[in-house]
Amino acid sequence: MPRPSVTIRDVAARAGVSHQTVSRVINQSKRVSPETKARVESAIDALGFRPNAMARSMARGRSGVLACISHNLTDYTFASIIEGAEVEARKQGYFLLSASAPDEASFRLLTEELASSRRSEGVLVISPYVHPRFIQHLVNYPIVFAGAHPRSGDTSSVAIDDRSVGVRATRYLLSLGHTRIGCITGPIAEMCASDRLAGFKEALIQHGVAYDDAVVVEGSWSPQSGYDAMMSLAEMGEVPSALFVQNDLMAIGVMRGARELGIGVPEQLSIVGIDDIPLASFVEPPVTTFRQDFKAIGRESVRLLVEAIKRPYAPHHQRLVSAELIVRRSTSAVRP
Amino acid sequence: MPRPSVTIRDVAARAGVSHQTVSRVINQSKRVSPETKARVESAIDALGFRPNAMARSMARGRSGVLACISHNLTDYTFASIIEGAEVEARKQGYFLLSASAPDEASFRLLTEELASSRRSEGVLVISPYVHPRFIQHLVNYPIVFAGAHPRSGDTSSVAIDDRSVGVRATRYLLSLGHTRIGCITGPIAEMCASDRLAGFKEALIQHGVAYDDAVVVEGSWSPQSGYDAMMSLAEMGEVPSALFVQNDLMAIGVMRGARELGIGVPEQLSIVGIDDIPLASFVEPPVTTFRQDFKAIGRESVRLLVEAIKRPYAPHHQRLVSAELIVRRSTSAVRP
DNA sequence: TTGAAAGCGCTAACAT
DNA sequence: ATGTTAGCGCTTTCAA
Repeated sequence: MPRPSVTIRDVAARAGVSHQTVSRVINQSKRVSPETKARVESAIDALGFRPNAMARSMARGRSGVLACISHNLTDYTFASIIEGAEVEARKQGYFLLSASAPDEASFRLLTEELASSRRSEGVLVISPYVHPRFIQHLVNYPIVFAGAHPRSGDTSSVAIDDRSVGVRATRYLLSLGHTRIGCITGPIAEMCASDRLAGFKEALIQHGVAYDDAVVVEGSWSPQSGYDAMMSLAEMGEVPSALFVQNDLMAIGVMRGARELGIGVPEQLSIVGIDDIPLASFVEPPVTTFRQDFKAIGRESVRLLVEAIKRPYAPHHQRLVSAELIVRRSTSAVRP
Repeated sequence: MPRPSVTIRDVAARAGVSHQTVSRVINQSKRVSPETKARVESAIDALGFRPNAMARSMARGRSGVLACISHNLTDYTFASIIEGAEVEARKQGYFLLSASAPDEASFRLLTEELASSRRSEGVLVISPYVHPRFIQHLVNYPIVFAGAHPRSGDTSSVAIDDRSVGVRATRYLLSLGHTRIGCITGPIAEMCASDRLAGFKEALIQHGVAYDDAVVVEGSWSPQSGYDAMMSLAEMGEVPSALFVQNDLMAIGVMRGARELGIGVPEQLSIVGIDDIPLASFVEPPVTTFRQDFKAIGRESVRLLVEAIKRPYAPHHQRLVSAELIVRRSTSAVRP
């Protein structure tokens, strides 16, 4: 039964000291004599006392909670970032409150609620849609973006260098001898999708290959959208010899489409993805991809957030985490 | 800048009422005259007042937070349950604090901390390892298990009917004419794995087919473990004509193994999985599986938890959520 | 080294 | 319908 909880006063009474001394003991203050401390501690054990976190937060003025807002939890990339964030948060003495906000309205509501109620001391935003107006109502509230860089505005963020990954993926395909290379992007409204596309263009042009709209299709990160993209390329008779697909889920969808169309991967179509999701090496063929270190992104974001909480006026940081090319069998050199 | 936050007393001063009246207004009390209410509300707007959640929790004696502990967030099944839980929690006026506890030690630490600090009003445990000793230290603390039923003890829980799914999966394979049927299980220490296996045996025996250890291999839910299981069956020369694989990830691993061994799926080996993960229909061949309604599990768990918080002495409930067979191309009838 | 007093911002009893 | 008085359980002055 939720019996009347034991407070520091109960402990104090039992130990024959003031409640203040108990407070000192549980806060590891040096200013307590060893004997008193021992006495208090045994009273704590005897009574099964545990400090009430809310009362503490109240008195201290800080909740010890960080919030994390993402579109959803089921996206592997988001979940991985959150997992990394969670571990780091605990290491820093915080709990992570996570909430999902599928759309802009709920995002605003959530941050608003979280911030103004002082329920959390700062918020980590894991959302590809990063528009300044999303946070303009959060003046002077510690906030860090993870997994994507804000389109503008001065905010801290941690993500991979999307443009550079776009460049590297494309160069890799070029190095295999491909010249007709297409791209399946994420929603172009999202920074990371447009950055990856920018890298794609950049690499092509640097290599003297013309960029062609016809082989660029916008998807929505889902396997189905990859499948659809493949089908639409085929319908338009524009199937290239290689595709830079902006995430592994879509890449797997593309491969399913190719299979149905009788297009051999990698014999007739090379595919490179991004993320290195756990199943990337189990599908047929295993997907060549860029591995993102999501845990590191989460970890680093929390570090920045805690830093921002401690030093509200410190400058913001944009951190880039690198990605690693993992070559598997979905790509091959062009045969003459 | 984190300016000294505005309190209900500031609002009261500005509106020319007592702070208590302000409290009444923000708590939607009826006992406030419309004019006063309007005055207070405009003061609230003018000052940008927002109630401090911690102070509220403190005074009310409840935090408005539910905790959710899982092994990890990156497992799609866990994440889906959490997502469902989160939505329902918010609908019920709670925030969800999620934390991961990869092992027993951290699990105990976490629940202990969460419960005794009264930081959360109850906890949702999403963990396959459900052993009574995990929670014996949580006397009279609201707790609900999601995704697995406790091995024993009187606790509330929500999960699919694992035994029954085991029976149905096996019967489906039997109905296709298979008689040599194997099973790749999850870690047998986990209730759901052993329940699914029990259902498997039951169906075989009911159908007059002998249960044979030789074609039962223990995995660990990962695709790699499915792959390994397939390989070990092959090594022992015990490849059956059908396999009941206890989750889709392992099923995909098994299919990769089969491919490398030159075993055709479903021509030579039919495979049925569980979960219906998003990629299940995109791999080759698409996986026949049992779809679990994870969102519903999460939703229902939170309902039970909130109920348990409201009525501490109410009896516990074990809820079963049903699963739906999705037939795809990884299974086929035996050819004579 | 210890204790007494004064809140943290709010809600809940009691008054009026 | 409104105000007054007490706390919630703890930390933080400030004395002693």
